[in-house]
Amino acid sequence: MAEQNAELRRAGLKATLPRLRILQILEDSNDLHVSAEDVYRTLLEAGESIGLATVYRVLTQFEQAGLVIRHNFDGGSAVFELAAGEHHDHLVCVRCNRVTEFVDDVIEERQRRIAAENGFAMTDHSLVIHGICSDCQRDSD
Amino acid sequence: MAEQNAELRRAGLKATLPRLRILQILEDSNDLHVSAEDVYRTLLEAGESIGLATVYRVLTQFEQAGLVIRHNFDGGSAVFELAAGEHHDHLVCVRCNRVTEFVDDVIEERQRRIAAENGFAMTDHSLVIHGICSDCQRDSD
DNA sequence: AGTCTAAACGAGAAAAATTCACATTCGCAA
DNA sequence: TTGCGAATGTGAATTTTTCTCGTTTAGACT
Repeated sequence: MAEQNAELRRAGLKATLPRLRILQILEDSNDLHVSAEDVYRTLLEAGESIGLATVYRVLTQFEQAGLVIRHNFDGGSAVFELAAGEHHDHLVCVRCNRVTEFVDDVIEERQRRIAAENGFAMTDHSLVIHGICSDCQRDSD
Repeated sequence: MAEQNAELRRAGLKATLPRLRILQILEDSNDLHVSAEDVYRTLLEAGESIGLATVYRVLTQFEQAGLVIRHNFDGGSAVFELAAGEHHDHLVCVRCNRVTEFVDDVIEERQRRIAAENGFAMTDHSLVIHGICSDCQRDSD
């Protein structure tokens, strides 16, 4: 509520109704990864009449403000998650698309070193491990 | 030429003209990462009249046959590269989109371990480090 | 509280990337 | 060389995302 209002202001964004609603949805979807369509559908179901274009606009603004992270896991639609908490990477199940998060300091360190060795000023990185999750392995017996 | 013919046959694909041409283009673009549009444009410039849909179809078949790898670096269009040679990961410049490849055995090993710890049967992984390459850093002075 | 203005919004059109449907053509084995 | 099923080309359709532009709104200043 009031905190979200402040959170937006801190990010340099006017606290408009669409932005507050979308931020709320992202918080409610904590550690799920939602697409613009998902957010839009949730808004519709809640009876809000917020345009899809606004959802895209707001998600992009949130990304630029560092509030959310955008992923392109499979080349389909982009998915978003709150940037809260520390950086992490992802395991994605190729069967059910379930996403699991992990952190590995050794990999983080190697990445920094590799970027440096290649003269890159690293701004970001994304590591996605694709595989079949334990549930789906069991199902396919 | 004849080798490509055999290469397709080995992959279980009929050696049709479009497939031969596209395979050739991929070989010519060695260690560049080309999009379907790039391939299509190259074909047009060479005077071949091959449909864009065919390019997409063929690239997808090549991917399924393990001949090429598809990447979704930035959420824009997908890019493809020949699967020849060993696995590697990528550094992508966020300014000029130049792609540099690297291999790091420590990271590879950690990934295998992480997948195992999470009960995932790893099928694949992709690590992309985004940053500003040395050329672009120099340019922005 | 009332007013103003730039910023933000909604709707629908447009763009970009990719896939689909189907009539035609081609590779290749007999 | 002929025939059949697989592959292709065209153009339309889908999907995802962005753009345009007339209207509305948040927040600063009365």
